[in-house]
Amino acid sequence: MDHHPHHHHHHAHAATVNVPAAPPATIQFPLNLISRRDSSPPPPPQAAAAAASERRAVIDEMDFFSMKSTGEAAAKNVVPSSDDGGARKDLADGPSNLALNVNTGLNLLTTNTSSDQSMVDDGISPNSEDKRAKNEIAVLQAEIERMSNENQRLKAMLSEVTTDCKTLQMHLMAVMQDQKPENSTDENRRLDDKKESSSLMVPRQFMDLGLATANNSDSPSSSEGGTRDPTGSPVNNNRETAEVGIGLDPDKKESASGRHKREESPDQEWLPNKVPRSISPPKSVDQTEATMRKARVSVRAHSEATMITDGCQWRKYGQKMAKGNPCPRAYYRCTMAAGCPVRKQVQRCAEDRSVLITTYEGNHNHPLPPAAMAMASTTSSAARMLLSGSMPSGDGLMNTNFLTRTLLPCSSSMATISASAPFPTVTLDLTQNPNTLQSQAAPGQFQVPFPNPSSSLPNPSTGLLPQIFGQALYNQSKFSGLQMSQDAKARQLEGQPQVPQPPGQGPPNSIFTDTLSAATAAIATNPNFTAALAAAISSIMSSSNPSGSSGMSSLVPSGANNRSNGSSNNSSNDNKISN
DNA sequence: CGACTTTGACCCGCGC
DNA sequence: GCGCGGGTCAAAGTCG
Repeated sequence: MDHHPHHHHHHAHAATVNVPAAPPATIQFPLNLISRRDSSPPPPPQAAAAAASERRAVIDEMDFFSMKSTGEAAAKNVVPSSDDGGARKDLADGPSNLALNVNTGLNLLTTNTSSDQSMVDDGISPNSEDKRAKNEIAVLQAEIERMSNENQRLKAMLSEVTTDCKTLQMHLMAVMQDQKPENSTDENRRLDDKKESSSLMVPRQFMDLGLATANNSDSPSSSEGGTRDPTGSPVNNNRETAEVGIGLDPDKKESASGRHKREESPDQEWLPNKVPRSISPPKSVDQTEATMRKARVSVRAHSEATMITDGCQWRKYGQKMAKGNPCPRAYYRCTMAAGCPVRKQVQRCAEDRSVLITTYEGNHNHPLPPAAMAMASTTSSAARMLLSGSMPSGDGLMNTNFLTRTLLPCSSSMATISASAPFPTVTLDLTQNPNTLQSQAAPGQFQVPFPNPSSSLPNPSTGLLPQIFGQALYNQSKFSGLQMSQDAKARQLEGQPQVPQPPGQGPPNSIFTDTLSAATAAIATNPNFTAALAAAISSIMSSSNPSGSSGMSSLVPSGANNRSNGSSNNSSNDNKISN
């Protein structure tokens, strides 16, 4: 495969990208969040408390989206310079923004309360008036401070409520999971999936590719291209499903130059892992896409079936005996759309054959049934996440942590992120107790244990995980839509789904899912945002969930030297990925 | 008959 | 240059 060449690019890329992109977003985002919240229309004290539970979700979303919209260029791009610039602006300007916002509030207050404003404008007011104005300002400042404090308190309250809701959601999920006949046969599952996909196909789910293109960014100037609307994708828009995918096409063109002619249709082609050794005018896209495809998400789960149910249709195209594993590795590709580049590998764990390891790679270029969104979006999000960090450097690790911290609290599972492997890989381990895993941690990998209510479930991967992520990713589609439509944004803010709510999914307004969706969307679009969000989430969790925070804090930086031990680790990481 | 699986051949990058 | 290993292809076989 071509990974290696891309690897090189990657490293080079990373070197240029990461250095500037490394601001400690984690720490700074909360500030931003706070500032924005503070700046948001100060709720009347009484009403605020009453509406607290109702507002928290909205606030979260508003914050996220406002952030997104303000740093739109940055959010949609991973372009080193632009993204970095945008992020920096956002992060560094937090305090200044605060001031700005505060001033805004001041103005509003002043204008509302008196005509002082005009006097200020005049600048010719008598001394007494000047004095009065100063006093007024002082008073107002005091007022602002007071409101600020109040907002802080409210925020804390909201955090608590949010956490409570999350907990409830988790319980609900677990209950639902228990009630679900999840041990159906493969055939049944397939049928289910089919039914689901046909009846519940989501109108628009371009998440991956659109973002993939957005992610591209070799040249700072490419920001424009990167930010282009998924809908307005420059290339062919003939098919709904194809319009996003095309972003990837250029790079796979090797098919023509490849040894065999492929069955490719004119408008759709596979994205062979091999790299086009030539033709690639849009090289940036090329590389990005190629790298995108390399990022992988691996899911470990106990399963008797040959494949876990992820809602997609797959066609097996190969099987190989993998080195170091007596069990063959099967290769599948997504057949839900003609040119869908998504592939997955399925292999049983050598040590524990009851564990099925499914590794996803690539991004769907077609609408997905809700049931399929979980894995698919997780995959792409993780990929984006990893790639956005351009892994090798410290901030790659940082993003990695963010990813883990963002995804895991919701998956109630355990994630291992390996940036040193041939492919940057996120491993979601649904098979074990975090503690156990922790002790098994392979060097060079981050592991983040979380409260793991689902770990005891027979087959979390076929039930809980998709459910949890499903809604989030479903919402993500809404988010994707937001990038194109402002009124969609409005709807999102109101918690109204842009598309019909799929049955079996959580309530659209659920904090949990909204937060998750925002998180996923964040991951999908902007690493810095992701970082910020992750920080926000973690702060929320830690603020009101001691156990969760303890889990978080036990995040094991033992693998902090993630890439440093790359060579020695490679084999183990390989195993981690493909075993 | 179409869709899917099986399976050996093939491609390709890498390390030696 | 050669062998290895991962990944893919596509003809042949299988299934419903």
